[in-house]
Amino acid sequence: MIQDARVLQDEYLPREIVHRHEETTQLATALEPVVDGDRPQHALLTGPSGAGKTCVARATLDRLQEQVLDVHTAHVDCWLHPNDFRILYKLLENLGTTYDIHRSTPQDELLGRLRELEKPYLIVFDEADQIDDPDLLRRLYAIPKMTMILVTNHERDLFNPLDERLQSRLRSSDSIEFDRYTRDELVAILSDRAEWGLVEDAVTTAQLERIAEAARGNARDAIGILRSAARQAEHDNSDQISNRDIESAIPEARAELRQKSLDRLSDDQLAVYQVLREHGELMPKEIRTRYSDRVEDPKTKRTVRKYLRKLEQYNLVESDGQGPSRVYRTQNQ
DNA sequence: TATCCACAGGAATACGTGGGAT
DNA sequence: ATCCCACGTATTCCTGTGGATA
Repeated sequence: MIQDARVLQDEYLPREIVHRHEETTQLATALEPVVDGDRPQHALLTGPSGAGKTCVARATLDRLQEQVLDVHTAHVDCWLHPNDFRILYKLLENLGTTYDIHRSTPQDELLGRLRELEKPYLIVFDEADQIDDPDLLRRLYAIPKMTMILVTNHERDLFNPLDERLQSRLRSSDSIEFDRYTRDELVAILSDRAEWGLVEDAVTTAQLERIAEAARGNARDAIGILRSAARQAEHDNSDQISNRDIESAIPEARAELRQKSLDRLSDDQLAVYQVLREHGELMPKEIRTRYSDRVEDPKTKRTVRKYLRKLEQYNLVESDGQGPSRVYRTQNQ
């Protein structure tokens, strides 16, 4: 069934990104000056998740690096590295100059090293809205050799805390908007993956359409569903994916995503989530009391609020209403 | 319409931790 | 071994908000 599992992984980067030609060209044009040793434009990639932003960014940098030898590139996932030190460390790690860096190294020293760069440094900040302190962006912006490619699905969250000048400068940088994939586009993506990753005729076009439908414009979800269905078929020793495989893969792929988020939570955060999961819709006060009953040594109200905010960011819970009438519930899809 | 209450989230502060330096 | 520093996390304090109530 599965011929090349890599093709079905999230990180897999196809040689050609289907239906993102325009966006790719636009980003490439913004970065192009680096080929002639000039300073490229910063870029801002916005759009819903699974719309191909990260893919386009990575592919463009890869291609650029093939053309120009004298350039550094880096990809920072701000979910994993939300604070200043981790980001700076990651950036220097890429340059191979972290041998003498430790936690007590002052940040100015780290920034100083970046300032001394001789070659251009192109950096993709994935999920840039997750950065704790947006001031870091301002400081990085001031470094001559660095070019930032900011990838985010919530432009507003990213810009709110930034000061005016940086806002306008970033806005005037190349801004590329991504839309959700249409159903047909998703089918095209899926059929490529199926062709490279699976045995011949493992899946029908109608089945791919069903997957595309369920994924609602999100390519990552779509590929996840296909992967899950293929695994099931392989487990059954079948060389064809059945409709049942697909129907069960749809919730399975979502559960898999949710589990990934849950794995990152602390015990207390998980307890808050479970309270909501068991009781459906709750007001903040009820959440807190039920949570307090559940754990040995409950955190304060303020901390629980922070947890709820975090759970919302992970798309595990959602909230409705303002002020005193606010309610929270778990998100089921 | 004025008052009240619960909530949200910013800022300052406290605490525990782990690694470097002495 | 001890001190120190920066970091992550939690707590305390506080202000601004909006819906509910009189």
